[in-house]
Amino acid sequence: MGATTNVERAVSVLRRMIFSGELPPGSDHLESELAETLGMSRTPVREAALMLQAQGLVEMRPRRGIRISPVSAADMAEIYDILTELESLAAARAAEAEYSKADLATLAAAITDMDTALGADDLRAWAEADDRFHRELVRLGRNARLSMVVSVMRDQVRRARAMTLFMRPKPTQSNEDHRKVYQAIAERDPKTAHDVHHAHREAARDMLVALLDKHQFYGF
Amino acid sequence: MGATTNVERAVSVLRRMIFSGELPPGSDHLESELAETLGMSRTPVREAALMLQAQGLVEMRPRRGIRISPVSAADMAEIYDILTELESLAAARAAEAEYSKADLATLAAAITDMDTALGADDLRAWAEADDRFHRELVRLGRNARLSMVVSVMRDQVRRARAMTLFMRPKPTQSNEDHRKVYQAIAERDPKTAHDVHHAHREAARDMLVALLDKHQFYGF
DNA sequence: TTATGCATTAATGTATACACAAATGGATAC
DNA sequence: GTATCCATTTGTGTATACATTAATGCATAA
Repeated sequence: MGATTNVERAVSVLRRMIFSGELPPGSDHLESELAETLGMSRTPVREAALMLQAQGLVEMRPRRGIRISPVSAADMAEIYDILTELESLAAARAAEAEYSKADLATLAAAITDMDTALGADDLRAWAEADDRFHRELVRLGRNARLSMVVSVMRDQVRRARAMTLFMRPKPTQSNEDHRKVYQAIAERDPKTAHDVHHAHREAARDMLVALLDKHQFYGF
Repeated sequence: MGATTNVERAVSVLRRMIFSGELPPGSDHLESELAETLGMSRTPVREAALMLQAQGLVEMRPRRGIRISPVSAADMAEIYDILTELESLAAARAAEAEYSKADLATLAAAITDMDTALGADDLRAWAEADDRFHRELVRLGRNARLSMVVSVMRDQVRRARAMTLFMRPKPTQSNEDHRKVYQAIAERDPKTAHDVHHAHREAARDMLVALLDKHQFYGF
């Protein structure tokens, strides 16, 4: 397989370990420890950590090691606020872009898959399709920087969702919203696309923040 | 001056060189060249470059050196779209936060300074105060991540503005908008704060993009 | 017991060395 | 003249070594 460097490998392995919880939020790790774990020297580990730091996944603090960023309810509120604005903008832009039905196939598929998953009570599959929907929505907005910012924020959300997914009410309203957004984009109605998605995200934020607050998930 | 590391120095010197144009957009620079220029080894230069890359100021391409990111009109459109949404959100949040007149002193001062600068025909002073206004506005919105994203985007705008500042119409409408935003925040009217600022930024975007397009400033 | 200072420990920041791979240029074949 | 191949050059990716400096713990004094 391809010419993948140690830095790339470090980034992807560390990401996996962070998302899986193997490196728990709030925990500290020396560069040399991680280097040994990953089977490489400190140099690529440092560079990887620098990248992950830029994405808010870790914090490098001199002499105290690399800390896996905690995710508090307050953090989630910040993040959802940003996601709400940027995704809604993407939805509006997508509606302006005059996409054909074919262009929107991926988006439609994601919605169908969410329905199916919901019917089968498969929350993991639902979450995966939900991710897919939002990723595609942003892509259709055609703003590379926006996509990047959103993807960084979504990474953080994913960490919190790992825990809350099974505690929250079934996301049935959610799918109705997705459908409306899809329709607005297909009908080239930017304002509706924007407003529906905006409300959708605000509701999601309130639900998640309440959940995190209630269960005091500080740091995890 | 204290315990500043070489990496920090590299970041700040490179930033200065990028903003001043000493390292022109689109130019390539080997790690070893920059290391020599900065009087340090490649290691801290690499780490600095990695950070600047995360902020979109440079791109590291194996064997082709560190490229100073070009700034095209299309890039500016993307960036302004993001700024428009996020700053408007910050304005709304600031209006919700119930700040006292004292809390808003910095914001008010920035507006006054812009007026003064405009009267004296000092566009550099105007740009500085304008920056200050927007930075303070975002700070009042109390969203650390949003502040960070906005500041990264504003860095890019600053690069483009260096060239366009003296070509564009005098920003008189601009100040009127700022005053309205200030008032809306003081009067705790989130919707007005949001909408006025939103319109303000959209107008700025259209003006800037048109200018860049007209003068074909691709890469600078 | 609590606080202060000092010696020790240990993690980081940085320099350096080197292997590998990609780009370059020149020579050869067509 | 153009294309192909090979040797050379050169930049990067990574390992390693080491000095610096912050944290730690212990001893001593109040």
